[in-house]
Amino acid sequence: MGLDAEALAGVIGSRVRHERIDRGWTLDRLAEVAGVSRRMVVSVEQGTVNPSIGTLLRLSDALGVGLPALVEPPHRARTKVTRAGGGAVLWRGDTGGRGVLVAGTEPPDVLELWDWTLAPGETHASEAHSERTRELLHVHEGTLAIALAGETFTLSVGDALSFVGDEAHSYANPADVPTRFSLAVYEPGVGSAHRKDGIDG
Amino acid sequence: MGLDAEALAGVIGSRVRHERIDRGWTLDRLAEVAGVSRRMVVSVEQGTVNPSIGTLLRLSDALGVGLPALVEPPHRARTKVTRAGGGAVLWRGDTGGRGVLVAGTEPPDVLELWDWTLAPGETHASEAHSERTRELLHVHEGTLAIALAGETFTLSVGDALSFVGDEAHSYANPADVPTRFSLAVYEPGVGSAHRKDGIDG
DNA sequence: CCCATCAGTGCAGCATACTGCACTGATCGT
DNA sequence: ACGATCAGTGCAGTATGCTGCACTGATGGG
Repeated sequence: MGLDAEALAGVIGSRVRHERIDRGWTLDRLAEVAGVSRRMVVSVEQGTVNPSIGTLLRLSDALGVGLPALVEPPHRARTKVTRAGGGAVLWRGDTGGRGVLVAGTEPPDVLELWDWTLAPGETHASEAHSERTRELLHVHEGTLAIALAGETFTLSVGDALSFVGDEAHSYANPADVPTRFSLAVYEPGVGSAHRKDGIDG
Repeated sequence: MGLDAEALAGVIGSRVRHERIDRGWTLDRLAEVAGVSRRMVVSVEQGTVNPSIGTLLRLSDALGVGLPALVEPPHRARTKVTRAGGGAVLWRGDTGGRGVLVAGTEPPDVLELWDWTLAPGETHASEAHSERTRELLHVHEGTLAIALAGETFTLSVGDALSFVGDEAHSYANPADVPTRFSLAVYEPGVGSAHRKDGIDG
């Protein structure tokens, strides 16, 4: 199923080490507080042993971190590569424009990176999101006209815009050459359950 | 800190055993699937050993349950005793009646047990709750008149009533002796966040 | 009854978690 | 240079996790 004991030992080790360093503790200090030999602390941190739960419990107590957090499997896909063309095309214009989601995090806190292309004359309308939604965009090619809250902003290559996504807005290409821009969207708290992680990085 | 290794071993053991029994597995079967000796399975289930994470990992894999779930500390306050007089008096009548919350669970699924006393002639009105709310009551002393949805039910000692709490209702004591009854209220899904952890602090 | 299956115990032996100590080496501040 | 403090290694001894086996006892079916 998950991972083998050897890999798990490594993960646990890095977490113990991380927590210890965070507190500015020496090996001796952690060993003393936890009531484990210093030699054992080193071995655990290096993942070269298969510690008993008793030992891990003492270490997790000393570090003030829950034992489950120590033994939790590493989060899947902390880094994920989307190759060119591998993004999800979630919008298509009539004349060739596309909105491609090239990268995104999992709920509940969703951060998305889009790659947008608008053919001349194309327009894409977006409805309002939550009031905490933030959107950042950066124009790479062409000209982009953004209608937002009764105003229209016209951006050229290199221009960027930051706005709150809680109002309906639209992107348009008013020129006669294709427009391309990157769009980053941050929408916190979507999804049902919040996974209380707290695992290393 | 949470609990000592000995107690934890016991908790882990009962969980392993529970999962195994749930699946209708014999000791031999779990031992075989997990790749640990049958002797070890018995020892772990009895909490008489301090298993290594390697062993626990194999068991949790075989059972299809996450290792963190196995080592998670028991949820706090699964049972809570409210001594006599220790309940919260959340309603007081003008002539001595009282509504006392003697026990209740935490959100989101709230189950409450009330101890109500109504002096002669007293009335308590309750507004409507959610449509999924259920109320059960049991009369211990006196007479209770419940007005609900246009009807009035009169209950005597020993009588009980079950109803849905999504309409305004009122309790009254129509007699000249005190009335006492127990009231159980179940209201699912109140409260904002569901605390998934039960880590003690 | 006999036989099979299961949970559970006791024990001997092996593998290894864990300890304690001595040691190396790097990095400080004086 | 010097001592102090730190991380990390190697090793021998001890404690114990873990295995395998033999055994008891309970249950259920033919």
